[in-house]
Amino acid sequence: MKIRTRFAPSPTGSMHIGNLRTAFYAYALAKHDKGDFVLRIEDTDKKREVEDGVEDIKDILGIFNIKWEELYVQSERLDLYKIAAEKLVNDGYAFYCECEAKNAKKEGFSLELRDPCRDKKLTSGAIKLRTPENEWITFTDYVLQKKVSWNTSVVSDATLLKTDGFPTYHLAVVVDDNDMNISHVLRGHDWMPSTPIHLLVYKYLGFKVPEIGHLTDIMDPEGGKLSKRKGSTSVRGLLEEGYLPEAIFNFVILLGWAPKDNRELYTLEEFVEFFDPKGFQKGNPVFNREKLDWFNGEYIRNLPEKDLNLKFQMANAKFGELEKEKQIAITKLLKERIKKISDVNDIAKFFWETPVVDKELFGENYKEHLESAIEVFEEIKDWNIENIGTFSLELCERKKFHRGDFFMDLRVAITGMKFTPPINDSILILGKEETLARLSRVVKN
RNA sequence: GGCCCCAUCGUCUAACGGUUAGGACGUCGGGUUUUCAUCCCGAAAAUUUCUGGGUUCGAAUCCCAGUGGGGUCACCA
Repeated sequence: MKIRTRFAPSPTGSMHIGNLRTAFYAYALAKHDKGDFVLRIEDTDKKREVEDGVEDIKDILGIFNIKWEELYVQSERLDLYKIAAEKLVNDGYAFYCECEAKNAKKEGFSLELRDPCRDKKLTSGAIKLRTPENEWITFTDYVLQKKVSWNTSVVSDATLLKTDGFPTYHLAVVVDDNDMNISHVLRGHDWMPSTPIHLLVYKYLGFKVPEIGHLTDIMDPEGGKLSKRKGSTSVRGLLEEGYLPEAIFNFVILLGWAPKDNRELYTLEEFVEFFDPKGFQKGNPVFNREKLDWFNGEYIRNLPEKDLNLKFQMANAKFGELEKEKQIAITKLLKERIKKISDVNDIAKFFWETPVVDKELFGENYKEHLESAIEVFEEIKDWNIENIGTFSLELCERKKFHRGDFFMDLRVAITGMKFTPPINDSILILGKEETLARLSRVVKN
């Protein structure tokens, strides 16, 4: 049978890194077997829905090259859920309830599993599941590869259809996954506790239960589930910070999944090719920024200069205003020494901004170094890298300057920083005039 | 608190019941280099696989308990 998976996000805010990972896994699981991957928008909570939420989801999937065969929107399928819910009532597996909706509990936890309207035989209101007493319900988790069981006595009379006519997740997933012929359900671990509800609904509706697997949660280094509070975990945020989609993808698929040979580098296509559900981890992984940085560096260095140049242009307007040749030259210098695209803002700033030079950074003989440099540079007729190099070296030789000290003073005077791209290449790009101007400015102050 | 899941270097992880428990990131040291970075080489790092029992000739691998971590208990998903 053909594998069909789905990614079922809610348009309730910016997409989280964990959600994206679920999409990658579901996509790879299907595509590895030439199956279908479908996108389903779960917009059944109108209160929490955000504007452009759906567009944002599609946009992000597009950035990561994830394509779907079919698209469904739950709010357009309300009849289906209503029919299913009413069927459950008619068959005695669900009941109407007119109680006031419970708010999300602020503190503590509710102990009432059974709803007071259970046996009132009402004919309108919300529809809730008539959970049976003391039955064992079991399924084999596709990710965990083990049986998990519950006694229905600890399962609540969950709401299936809300009074506004919208289904809750519990009803909608079951109806949709069945209707859309989903063969494998991959979802967050937080869904595990409500799985018995779904299992009951499957059973009462007479549907075949698909493979269901619960993925690990990505943890925060500080402890607890990764949250927006602690650092940037939204996909947008990471993208804006200067992480490449390829790096984010590669990093995130390896949090919670690993191949037998521990290979580290994967493109989307390669991940699909080598994907094996046996590689799913059971323990929660920790989000490790250093490793993401490493992946990003790898992908930045592998990027064609033309593409990297474009990324810099998008990241920094000032950079984009530079002459084309200068942009390319700077790109080459930056390529090997940045971790994030946004690093261009700091490390290359001196190219379009005269730096504020802190004299503390200079060595003892900096005045002599810089004054000599001005003299020598003025003599250079053809401002090219060979001349800059030989004239400088010759100067150090002649005046017995310590090379490292001389170049460091030059570096600080030109850039205002101690860690910079190669200084000769930098002043070549800056030009003779600007270089001289910066040097004399420092010497005069 | 009830229920459910999980447990190998700091982190991500590999290891037919039989390995000196392997790799990657990070860290440290060295080489290249006019800084930083890249690149190359090397090392430390798991008090031997959370603890305690058991099964077995033999356990990181199987079983049980404890401890620890995580999730969840809404007309939210």
